[in-house]
Amino acid sequence: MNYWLVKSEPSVWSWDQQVAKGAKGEAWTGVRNHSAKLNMMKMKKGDRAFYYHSNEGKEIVGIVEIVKEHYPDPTDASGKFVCVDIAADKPLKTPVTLEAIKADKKLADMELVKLSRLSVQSVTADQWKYICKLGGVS
DNA sequence: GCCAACGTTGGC
DNA sequence: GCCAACGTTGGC
Repeated sequence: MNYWLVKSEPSVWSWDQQVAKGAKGEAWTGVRNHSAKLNMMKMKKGDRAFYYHSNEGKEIVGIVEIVKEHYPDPTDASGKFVCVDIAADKPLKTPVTLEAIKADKKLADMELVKLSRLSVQSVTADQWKYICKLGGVS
């Protein structure tokens, strides 16, 4: 099992909208960055990802599950990029803010801090467990 | 194939 | 709204 983090601006696609899609999930399209693409291509069905709200909130609000592995992004006319389907799993009881992540020595070297512009990132198992603990989920 | 210019992202 | 970081584009 690998762990990931995906980012979205709530004004474009929010956690609430993701939850409304239920267990079937929704295509995570519109990624136009090759590092993010490479990460998506490594995702396996059943992998989990944190759902991060950028700009507004700046916090990890929930956990999603990869329900369909990468396939060509239907919104990309060039055919170069891919998307995956993700479904909301559960919200964090306590959102974990960027501020808290930066302030915590255990999390200060996360890609979220170092590569703030990358929209699909990998998360280590240690980071995953620790953030789950902070967020009040098991 | 280098690199300057430009556009975008996202924290502040 | 500003600006740093960084990816992309295009002239040479």
